[in-house]
Amino acid sequence: MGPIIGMSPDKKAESPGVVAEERAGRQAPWGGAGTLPEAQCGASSPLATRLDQAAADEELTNLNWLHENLLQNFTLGGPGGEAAPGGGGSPLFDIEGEPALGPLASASSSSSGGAGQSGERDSVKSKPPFSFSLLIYMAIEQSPSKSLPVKDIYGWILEHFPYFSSAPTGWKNSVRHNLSLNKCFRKVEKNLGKVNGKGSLWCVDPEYRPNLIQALKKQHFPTAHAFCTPPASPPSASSPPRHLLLQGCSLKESDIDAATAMMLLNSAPGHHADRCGPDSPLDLSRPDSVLGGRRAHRQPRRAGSEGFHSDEDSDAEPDTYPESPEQRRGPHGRPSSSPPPPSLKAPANKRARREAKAELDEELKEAAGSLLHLAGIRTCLEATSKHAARSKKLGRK
DNA sequence: ACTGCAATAAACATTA
DNA sequence: GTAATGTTTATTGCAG
Repeated sequence: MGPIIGMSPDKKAESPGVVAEERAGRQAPWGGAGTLPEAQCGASSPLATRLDQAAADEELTNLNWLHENLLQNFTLGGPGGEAAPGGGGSPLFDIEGEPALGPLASASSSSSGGAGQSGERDSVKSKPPFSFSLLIYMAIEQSPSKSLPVKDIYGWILEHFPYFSSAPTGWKNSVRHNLSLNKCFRKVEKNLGKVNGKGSLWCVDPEYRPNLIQALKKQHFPTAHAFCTPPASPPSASSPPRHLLLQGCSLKESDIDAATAMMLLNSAPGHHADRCGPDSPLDLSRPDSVLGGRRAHRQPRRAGSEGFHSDEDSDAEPDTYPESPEQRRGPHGRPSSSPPPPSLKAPANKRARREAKAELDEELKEAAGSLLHLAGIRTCLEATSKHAARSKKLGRK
């Protein structure tokens, strides 16, 4: 993964509110006040109280937000379910189950004191810690039908990352660019998913979903890992907020894995059936439901540009697709090196089906295990947040 | 220094 | 004709 937040300095200048703040070391206060770690844990966590405001300002970094975002999602019990059609409804809920507009929205609309109001304002202007690919991925994944038109993707991003509302319109271009260029996203035939309007629906290519998940993990895990191993060196801008250590309930890799596990669950065949069922506009298992030609005749993209690469990735490059473009994007064009999601590959025989099922079971087991683990965390968070609320009440009296 | 990746800009084509 | 959408190319900066 390359730079995630990285924008060229000169380009950054075009992005309102980002440059000066980030350059000056004023870390993007993801979630700022009112966000999970601070608002819900900060008041109660001894660790958090140990953090002075300056440190908090400095350490309220992307991961902070990520942590919140993911946990909120999982608290919900799975993305998509509650989301209004078109990604309109926020799938993000705070840990208490209260609906929240999203990390930034909650930050900007929070009334729970915490950091200064200016900090909250800044948070709105801070660039999301996710690449466009991941933003798109999240938007799509959190849509009920697991497919969104570009417009709705814009909407989702705008809703959850108000930064973009004030950002130059170039980000939309970037979104489209990503959709178009990133192998992870597939265009769905319009008449299947969209009755009218311009443009197509976009969905996540199941083949690359693991890659995206992995990317999502990779993108924040390195810092998340630091939760467990506090840096020996003085806290830097990239060092994790220590207040994320939630009363002995620190975020560990397994926790982040739990986060991705949730997504994995959503990508499980059950979900596939759900999402591509009768009420779903798209059926990814049908090659003809996806417009796949576009990337095939596209020349080898710049080495892996825009794509998430796992080992299987290279195998999936166009070069390895001798078939027609349509077939290339179809589920059957999957590289043999990495077994496809069972739901997407028509089993050649019973054995293949069995193997696929076993693999799926394994995956589900892992996901379930991670979720169980997550449940413990959630309990911890709830306890923490309730304690915080109590403290707050008492403090007011 | 090199390479890969992501972000961004821009031009162009297509479509509603 | 216009705006939205989709595709493609080029450039830049950062990180490994």
